[in-house]
Amino acid sequence: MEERYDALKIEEKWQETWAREGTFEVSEDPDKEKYFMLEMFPYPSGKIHMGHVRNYSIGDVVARFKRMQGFNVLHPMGWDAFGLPAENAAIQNRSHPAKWTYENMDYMRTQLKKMGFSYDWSREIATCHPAYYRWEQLIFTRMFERGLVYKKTSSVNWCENCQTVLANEQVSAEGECWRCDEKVVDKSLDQWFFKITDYAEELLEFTDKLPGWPEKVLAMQRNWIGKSLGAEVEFTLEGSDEVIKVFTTRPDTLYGVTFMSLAPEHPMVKQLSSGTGREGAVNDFVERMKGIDKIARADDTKEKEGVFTGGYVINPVNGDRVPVYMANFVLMDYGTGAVMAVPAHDQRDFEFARKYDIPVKVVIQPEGERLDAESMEEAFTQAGLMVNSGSFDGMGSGDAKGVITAHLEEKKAGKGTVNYRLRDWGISRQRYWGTPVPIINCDSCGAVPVPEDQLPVALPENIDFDAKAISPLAAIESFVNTKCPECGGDARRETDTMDTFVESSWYYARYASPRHATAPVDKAKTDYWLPVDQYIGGVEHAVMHLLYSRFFHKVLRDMGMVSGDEPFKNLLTQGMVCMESNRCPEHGWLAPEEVEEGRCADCGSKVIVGRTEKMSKSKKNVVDPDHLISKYGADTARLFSLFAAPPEKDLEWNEAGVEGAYRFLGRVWRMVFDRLDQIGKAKPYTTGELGSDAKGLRRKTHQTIKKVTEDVGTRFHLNTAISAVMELVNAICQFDAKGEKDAGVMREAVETVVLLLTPFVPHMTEELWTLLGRKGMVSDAAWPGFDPDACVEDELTIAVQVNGKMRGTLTLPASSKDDEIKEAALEDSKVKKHTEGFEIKKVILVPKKLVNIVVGK
RNA sequence: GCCGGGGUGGCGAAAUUGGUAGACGCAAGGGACUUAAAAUCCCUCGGAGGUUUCCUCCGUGCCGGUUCGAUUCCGGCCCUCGGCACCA
Repeated sequence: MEERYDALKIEEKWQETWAREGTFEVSEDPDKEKYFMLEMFPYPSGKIHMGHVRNYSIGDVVARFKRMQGFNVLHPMGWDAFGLPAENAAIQNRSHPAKWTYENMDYMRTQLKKMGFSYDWSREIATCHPAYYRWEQLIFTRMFERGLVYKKTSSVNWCENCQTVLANEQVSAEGECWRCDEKVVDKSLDQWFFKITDYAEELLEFTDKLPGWPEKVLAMQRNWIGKSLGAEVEFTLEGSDEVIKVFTTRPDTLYGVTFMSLAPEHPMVKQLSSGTGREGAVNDFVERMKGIDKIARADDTKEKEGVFTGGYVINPVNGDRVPVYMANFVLMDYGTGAVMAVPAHDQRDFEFARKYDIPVKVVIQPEGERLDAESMEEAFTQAGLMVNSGSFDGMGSGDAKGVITAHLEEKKAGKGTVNYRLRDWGISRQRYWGTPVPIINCDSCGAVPVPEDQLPVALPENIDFDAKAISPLAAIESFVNTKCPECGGDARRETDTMDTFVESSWYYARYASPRHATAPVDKAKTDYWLPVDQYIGGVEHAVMHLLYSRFFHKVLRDMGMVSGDEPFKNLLTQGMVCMESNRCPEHGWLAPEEVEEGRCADCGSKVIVGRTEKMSKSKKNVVDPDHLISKYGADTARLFSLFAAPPEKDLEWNEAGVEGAYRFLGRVWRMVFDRLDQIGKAKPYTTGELGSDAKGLRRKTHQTIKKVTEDVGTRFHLNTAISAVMELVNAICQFDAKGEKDAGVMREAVETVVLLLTPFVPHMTEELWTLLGRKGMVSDAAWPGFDPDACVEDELTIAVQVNGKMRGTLTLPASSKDDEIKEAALEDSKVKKHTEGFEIKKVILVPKKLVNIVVGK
């Protein structure tokens, strides 16, 4: 009896069975070790893409593997459902963002179910649901009470014509509004910020305590936090008590300061120039800098330029009169917006000084060399010996950093400080489709958080995107007008919504108790399930999402809602799914099906083949998972995306490779079918009664269990785990069972293949498991163990080298003693050819592996 | 400029602690089966050379070092991908 492998029929059947039986639904079980497997939840953009297929296939292998190993596995799924695309689609279709979002979620849920992922769908969450965001609003108000939320004036993109705030994505490269092409301008607005900088030090410190994270991601986060040690130094204004503070990492160069540079936005600029006759030039410069938009100013390796303000400050260590300039390269939002300039020892200051004829003063001399301020051509930025620095002369510049800082502290003219690049997190969005900021603005009480019993602040459903208002919510009077919770007087609701990164910063914790109705999380349940044991997602989230989540976890910890310091114990960042792109000179980018034999299917022009890069709709180098599933089935899609490359590397899409995966599944299917008769006759055996072939197959079976267990469980080498199973399948196909004992060995081998493949291709293995006459589901079966004795080879293959060069191999009984192996190697005819006429100086033996004979004259 | 990856056959890759480089798969070529095709099965497959059941030399980006032995460790360089950056 031969039956064809009908993937679609099998997959539908088992997906229904798993859903009916609630196979992957879990609850807390104190007797079982828990394992929380989480993949980054998707944005409901419309359809799943190959990146999702890959990400979720990797996660599903781990989840199913751990489940079979007996862990209580929490493997949830949900939707990062707020965001701008829904709003854009609604504007375009004259529809509602909720409609678009919920329809997309429905479609994508169906797609994910067709992939057979082992999710506990009873825990599904959607962040746009009031039952989710009400708790986010509660967390916001608690953060507000703790001083972790504040309001600050900050600029946004503003369209004068539409009278609305635009997201960066809604501003064209030319700086125009996406809807009306009006030139976009900066507008200052009061916006909400989370004080992530309060946690900068802890976030940095813990990058050294996350051994389960890739070094790459930790480095990016350290970089982002950007800690630098230095000193804050106060320079007093000449003829005034006022001071300008600067931040420097080089207090050792303080005696070499010959000017100061301020950011054009610095608040002291006006005061410095007034009455100096420089007001006009200063004003021109400030106005000109305002005109250059932020992107252009930061972008180019632009010429350093500046202008003298006319004012002077006094150097606190030596009383020098220091002229103050404005410079285009000084940033208002890093340090203090003011820089002490030491041209002799900073390249940028050096160029500036030469350009504007400002003196250069050497205060650090390299050892064995003499710098001359007049003739030097670039700044000397390394360590050396202090000169021209008063009592510090002769000291090493490294030591001087601390000593001068202490000296400043004594004189009350400065102190040692730490500076971070990390900025507070601006969360205000002047958009509709997001979590409303739960604040009521009252003229007499100020900003008042919405009391817990009035949450959620629900998004109003009637919305008019054409209304001219600072944000869509601001146009809805019934939403805006309310009473102050404190004084009961008339008040106005905050109309900003939160950045969607806020929702994704705590969703992992909500999965532990997704329907909890009295708090964001049920502490007992989060204590059981958290932290996430394995988190998987794209490396594009290395900084923002993963840093914000770490911040939130620490905040929730400090509020007593969760235990532990970090949310994600192990992190895997999977690579992108890439494909070649094709471009027709006439028709632009072509999808794979629009190309026929290197030519455009439409016009016959020769296509230009682009380099392989991330699949993207704009370049049409995409494969639709729906087509793949309907052509080959989900198991093939899963297998290929797991086999073609290791998880953390980019995967190059290759249709022939998909065919190969499909062929392998067909081969496994036939392997089982063709052997059902023989397997039915299998009898138990003892190892002693097996022939060498049977013993060999049994050995291969156990070696494969060992390899796959290690590859999946400890190394995430899913591609080599699959290739190990392929080897076992090849071995089974070559094995000729003679009699019932051999059939017993074969049965064990075949069942092992089915068990080991279950995390990868679960539908097919369920079907085969049933065919093999096993009761119950293979998804519920125990992961096979291996017998270490069965893995041991009877014969050793010893590599033989002469002077480190391979000269052949020896096959010897496993029981051979080291001396016997050495002797056999020396006797070997190929070896003799290379040792004759030489003196044998040394024989090196690596037990069970290799003999190296060292010879010389 | 700083930080972090990576560089191995025609291609995707493997080599877990310094010990037989190229497992597994794709592509390609040859063969079997078939009226034929598809499917399937079998064989070959890093390069060069030779006295061709086998042997020799070369080969993991480049140059050097350590070692009996280096894809693996060390030093220097090249290329490439990613992140950060007028960061004071």
